[in-house]
Amino acid sequence: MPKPVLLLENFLPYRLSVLTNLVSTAIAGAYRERFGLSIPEWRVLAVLANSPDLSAAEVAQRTAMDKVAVSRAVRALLKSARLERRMAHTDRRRSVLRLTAAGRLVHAGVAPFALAYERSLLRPLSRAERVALDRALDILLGRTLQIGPLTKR
Amino acid sequence: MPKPVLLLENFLPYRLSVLTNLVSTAIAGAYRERFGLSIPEWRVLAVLANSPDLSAAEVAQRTAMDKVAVSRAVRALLKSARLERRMAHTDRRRSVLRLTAAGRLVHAGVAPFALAYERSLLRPLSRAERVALDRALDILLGRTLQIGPLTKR
DNA sequence: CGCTAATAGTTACAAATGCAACTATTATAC
DNA sequence: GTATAATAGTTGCATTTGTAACTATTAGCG
Repeated sequence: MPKPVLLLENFLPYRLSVLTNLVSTAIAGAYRERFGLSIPEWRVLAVLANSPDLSAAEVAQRTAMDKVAVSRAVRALLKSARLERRMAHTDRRRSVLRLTAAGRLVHAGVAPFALAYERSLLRPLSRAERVALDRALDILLGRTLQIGPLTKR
Repeated sequence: MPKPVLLLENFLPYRLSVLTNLVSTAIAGAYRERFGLSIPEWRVLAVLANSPDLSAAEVAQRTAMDKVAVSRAVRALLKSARLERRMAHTDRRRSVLRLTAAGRLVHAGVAPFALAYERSLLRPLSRAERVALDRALDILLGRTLQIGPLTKR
């Protein structure tokens, strides 16, 4: 039984981090340069494109962002007139967010681009490999939520 | 032929980002709390434990960090006396980094912990699924390097 | 040699991120 | 109904991170 040795390049958290950084910086540069969008803004836009009239808290839940990040992204999107905000008449704390025509236009521009990047990324993987990857990511996602923060234990 | 629709929760870059964030914050909390180490410091430590006497630039290459991040991590590790630095006599620009006894001790403490976390993370995956994941990550890593930054194109 | 370019590493500053405290509003309990 | 607690969202501040400029040293080339 081989004693497990820690080599950084084989360490899953490290590999995930490197891959994610590469992917994120590539995408972030393209979004910013071509559409003037940060990644948090893009996430908010993407969710509201499919599900209009969410509150900020609901957006946070669906994007895995915290409420502060959503608040800042929303402010930026309001400023650039890609988003409009009303207040819920039944509960004046809760906001109701919705894309403007300009926002839908930007989304219509970004979405194909994002999908093309994803396709390009996945090109060297076979169909079976993609399915396996998807499945592994699903499981790992669930597992991290199950394990939770390691602090305070 | 179905028109491809963009759903954030199926979008690979998004899923990678969420997973990596969860894993990284869990680990970072534990490292900081138990060993007083940041993730960049931990990476430097991990590389130098297996390969002593690297220069900062070589550490940067092997950890996928940029040289500024390495510089800062090295400074912190020097301050906590977990690292010692000499200058190469043949080239007085290049540093020669090596763990101190204290540094090796910390590494000996963190490494099993890191491996245990990884094992715990991977527990719900079968042997075959782990192999498939490894392989997919390898391919994606190579692919991102091939695609490169999307800016300036 | 002596000048220019390249490399190693640090520093300074700006932008992004995270966390805690705060305001405003609504829900709950008595 | 009033007091307390909970919720939605924002703001301020500290930490982290990234980028570019800078110093010091060595290499390349006439």
